[in-house]
Amino acid sequence: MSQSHSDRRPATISDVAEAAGVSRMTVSKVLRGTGHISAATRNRVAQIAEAMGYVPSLLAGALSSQTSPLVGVLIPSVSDQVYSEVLAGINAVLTPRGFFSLIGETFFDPANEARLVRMMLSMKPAGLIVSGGLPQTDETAHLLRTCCLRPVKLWDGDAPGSGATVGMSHLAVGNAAAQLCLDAGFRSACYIGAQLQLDLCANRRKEGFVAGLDRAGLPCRVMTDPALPRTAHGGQTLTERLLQTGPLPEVIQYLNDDMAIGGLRALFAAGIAVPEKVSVIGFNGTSHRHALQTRLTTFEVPLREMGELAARAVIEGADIPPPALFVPHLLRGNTFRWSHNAFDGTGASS
Amino acid sequence: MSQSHSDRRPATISDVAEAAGVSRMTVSKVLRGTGHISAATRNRVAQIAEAMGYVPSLLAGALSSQTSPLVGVLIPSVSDQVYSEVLAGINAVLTPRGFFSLIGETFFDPANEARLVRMMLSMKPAGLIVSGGLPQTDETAHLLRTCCLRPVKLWDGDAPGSGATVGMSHLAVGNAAAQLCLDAGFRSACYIGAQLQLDLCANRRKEGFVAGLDRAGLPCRVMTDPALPRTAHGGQTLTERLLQTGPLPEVIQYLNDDMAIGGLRALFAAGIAVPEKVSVIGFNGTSHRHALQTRLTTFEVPLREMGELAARAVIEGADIPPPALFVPHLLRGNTFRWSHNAFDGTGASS
DNA sequence: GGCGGTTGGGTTATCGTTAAACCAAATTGG
DNA sequence: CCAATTTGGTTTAACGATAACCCAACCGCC
Repeated sequence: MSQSHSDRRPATISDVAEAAGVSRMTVSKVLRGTGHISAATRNRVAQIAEAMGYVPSLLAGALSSQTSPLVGVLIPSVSDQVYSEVLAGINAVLTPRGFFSLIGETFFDPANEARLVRMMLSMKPAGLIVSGGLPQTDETAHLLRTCCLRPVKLWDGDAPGSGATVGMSHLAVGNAAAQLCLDAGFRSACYIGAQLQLDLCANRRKEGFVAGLDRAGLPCRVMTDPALPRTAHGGQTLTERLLQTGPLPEVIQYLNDDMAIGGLRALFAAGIAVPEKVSVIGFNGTSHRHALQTRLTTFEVPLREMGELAARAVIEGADIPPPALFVPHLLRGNTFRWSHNAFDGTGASS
Repeated sequence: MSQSHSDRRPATISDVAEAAGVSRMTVSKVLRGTGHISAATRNRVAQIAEAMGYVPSLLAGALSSQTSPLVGVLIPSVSDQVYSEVLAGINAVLTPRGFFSLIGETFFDPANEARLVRMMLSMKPAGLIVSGGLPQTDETAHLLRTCCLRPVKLWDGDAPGSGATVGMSHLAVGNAAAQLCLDAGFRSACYIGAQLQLDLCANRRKEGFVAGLDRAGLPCRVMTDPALPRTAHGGQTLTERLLQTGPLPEVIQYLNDDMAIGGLRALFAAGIAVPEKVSVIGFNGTSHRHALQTRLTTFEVPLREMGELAARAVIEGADIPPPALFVPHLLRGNTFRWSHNAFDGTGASS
């Protein structure tokens, strides 16, 4: 005699089947709307399942049908506005289709990333979205190669590699920022950033910026620190350091908006007018959402759209619009909107 | 003859067992470090598993051992700085212990919440963290009651109910804000908020604010809109509406910092000096992180700590420090820090 | 030499579900 | 009136792991 359903343990499909006097398969078919089941049976089973508070175990279902509702998402941090915005876009696509995002925070640490990839693969996800831009462990690379998934690469569009990529060329962003400075007629410049050894994308923006200025014969001072945080505090500290150790440049390019905000604080504290005495450029566009008013020039990135596109790339496979090239788009005086999606063509040939 | 491992399909424990010439159980024991296995076998199996890129399926493992590495987390939105900060705290506790957070965004929609709870329960999570504050569907309540989990309630500390609760009394926050206004000697006040029918916590803060002022005989104008967004834009619109339809109060309390930022924009646009002509109070403290300087008074909430505490409540069960009462703590002129954790005693008696 | 205890594994059943094959009864078609 | 199909299900065998139990060999010790 099988043990009858007790409230101490969630109901299983067997409990429902027994209560309805049918086989487990019938219950399964009713709840998924497949197979040939009479309307009478269908209604009765559905009603009983509902009354028992039965919730099918996707764990067991996924194991049996070899399809998972999970999509692994690797991002640097959820509390960083930039990535949480991307994540919102991802969820907006995944959730309505019954998928779940499984989030891993790398904090720009390759070892951490390796551990998370292993953890995620152990959940046998249907797909993987990996924000590139940090140096990848051999172990990570090996796992990603042998896991029989085509991970969608996010954020880093410079080195497409294999599989779908949703991101932008950070080198081009750096070049665009340099061109902006040249067009404005600046005669001296400075770049301020932190932990560039971890964030390869930010580093590439810096390279593009410096190289772009260099090509026009404009020297660029570089103030970086491998240890300081990429936050307002780090930007403030480095800016103070800049003010103490050299002449004031005409423009300062920061790693991101957060650091630029810190830079503005330091400049205000030192009584230096922005943009009269020095212009300040950030990256991302997140600061504009919280600011009452800003003297910050920045590149706005379509974060949410990127997330949506990446999620669609995961669940729709290769059925994705053709590659689009970069479309920088000037917006409202001191703000750039950076509109871009990029897929390489390799997805369709697999 | 069993099919040998191909690279088109991830390796299973059987593939490893076959390659190592041992039984599946031996592989399982080696990889989990349990049972009595000789060092020689242990090394050989571990090495082969590593070389094959074998990643154990937690899906199968969870089903078999009836323990899940997943913890369901229901929050209004991941792109809202407030909740992504809480989420960061949750992950900080879960990830090092091998757990994953499964995130569901309710967007303050009860029907959405019901759907997400059902989806989450289908993954048979080890625990559930549910941010309260939105009206709960009968279906949601029924599912949460019959799922054999003790959901940890987050954010809403006014109605502890059963199980652990990590949050604060929003009524008390409202009262504290009112007391702040009374202490400052204001003679007129206004509350501005949106979608209070969905966010019960925000509504309770409003009630506390209005009631606190009322007890001292101070009337409070209430400007709300059920449809406007709870963002800077909504705050701006409602503030413009306020300026058009009545006299300027001495203080305006906003639903949150985002709306208050919008309010400040409207006030600046109208040429009204803050805080000389009108004082502005927000809630959450998030704006201070992005601002260069602010004229906004706000209550800072220990979001990250709340998340950590909630996560610990989930995975450690009842082994949690005893209930602590509210400790409002004045900080740096115009900022309050709101420090609190609360557990009711019912967790230990289950 | 028999007895208890440890070491190093292997066997079997099970977790909750689904894919695939199967089957009896009812319905059709010519 | 008999073969062919449809209807409404059931049975069996996975999916990939773990729990619980079993068992042979070896060891020491009276």
